[in-house]
Amino acid sequence: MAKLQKSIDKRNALVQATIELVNNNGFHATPMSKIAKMAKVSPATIYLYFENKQDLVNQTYIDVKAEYTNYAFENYDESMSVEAGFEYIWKRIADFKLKECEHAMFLAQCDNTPMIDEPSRMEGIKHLQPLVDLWQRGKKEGIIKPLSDFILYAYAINPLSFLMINQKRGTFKMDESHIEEAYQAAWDSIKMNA
Amino acid sequence: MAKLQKSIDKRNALVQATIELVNNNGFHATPMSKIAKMAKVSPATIYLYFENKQDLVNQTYIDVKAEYTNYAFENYDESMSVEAGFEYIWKRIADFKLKECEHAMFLAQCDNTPMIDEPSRMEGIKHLQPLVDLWQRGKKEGIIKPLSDFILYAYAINPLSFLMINQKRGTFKMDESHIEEAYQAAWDSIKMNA
DNA sequence: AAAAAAAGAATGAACGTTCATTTTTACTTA
DNA sequence: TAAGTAAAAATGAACGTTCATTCTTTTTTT
Repeated sequence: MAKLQKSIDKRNALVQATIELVNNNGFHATPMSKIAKMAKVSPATIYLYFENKQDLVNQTYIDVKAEYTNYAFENYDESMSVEAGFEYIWKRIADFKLKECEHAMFLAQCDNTPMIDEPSRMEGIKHLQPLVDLWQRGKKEGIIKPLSDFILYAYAINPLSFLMINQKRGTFKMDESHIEEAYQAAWDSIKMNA
Repeated sequence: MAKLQKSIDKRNALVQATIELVNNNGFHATPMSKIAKMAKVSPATIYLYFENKQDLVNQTYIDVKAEYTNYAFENYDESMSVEAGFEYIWKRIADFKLKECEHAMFLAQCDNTPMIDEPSRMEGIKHLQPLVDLWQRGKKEGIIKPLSDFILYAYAINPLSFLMINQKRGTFKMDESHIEEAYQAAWDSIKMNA
């Protein structure tokens, strides 16, 4: 067990170093040697945990995506009303993007780049199902517009990435009232008009 | 003039090759040699037009961003009503993202990445002023919510990038009615409620 | 014929990955 | 428990390759 524990620590350190370096320098400017140095590990050691650089970045992506969705749906209760459920999930996601903004930033970068391979992307998307189910119910009840899940995600969730990036970049400062405003915009964009 | 013409052609070919290769392989996997080959030029020739790789990608970004905003505001008339003006600009942007999706894809990739340096990013953002002015007017007239321009952009415009990327990736097919739905979601998110 | 533009080949640095070796761990036996 | 040992984990140095960039020469333009 001591051995296994140690291994997990190293793997985590490598994943964390990958996130930080890719965030700050981009994938193109983060060599394995730097990742190793930041994780306080020999370059050769990386290859005990990951097949190659592509595998390292794929696994990092999947890890962070899982962390993201776990956070989003923690304590979410499917018996909530559609509106309450949406507000709950939305605010959890907003919370994640602000508190774990390093990780959220990494995801945003991956999502617009051919950095991640298709299978890993598919793997990452799987855990959003509860949100899709909620929307499904909302459409049936006439509370949410009958739109494709992609459009709903584009308007209800994705704008948070843009805001988070600009906050991280320092071009925009997000405070409590901004979050409330953003939530209102998100809900207005997908809710059925009376 | 013949000389200058020839030069511009080569520069354009280099910019276009950069866009295609970065789109398909990512910045980290597009060597200068490939860019040169695709532009049918010697690698050394690139350095007659650009200082280095960073400069090439910066200038490509600025070029495409200018093309984007020129397209968005072509024939836009500031005397339109706020709602009509917004619809006009929004649909021009949607048009651009669908018709020039290679170029839009490139911008989306740049926008979430430390690939572009800060000065070039600032340069690229400048030409959005007419839209900001329109929003300003809309807020004054009580037609558009009194939100930060970042939030307005996040909800009114940015979702198109997400939809475009997924369309390009083949996970989502955008047709005429989807565009109309997306427009409605965009407008609902930023318009004042009666 | 001089100047400008372009080319291909060359260069040194940096990269991802592997190799040979050492260190640590886990287990056996006394 | 202590010594011995085999396996696993980790390492730093090395490898071959690829990259961005430059150098020298050739071609094109004026």
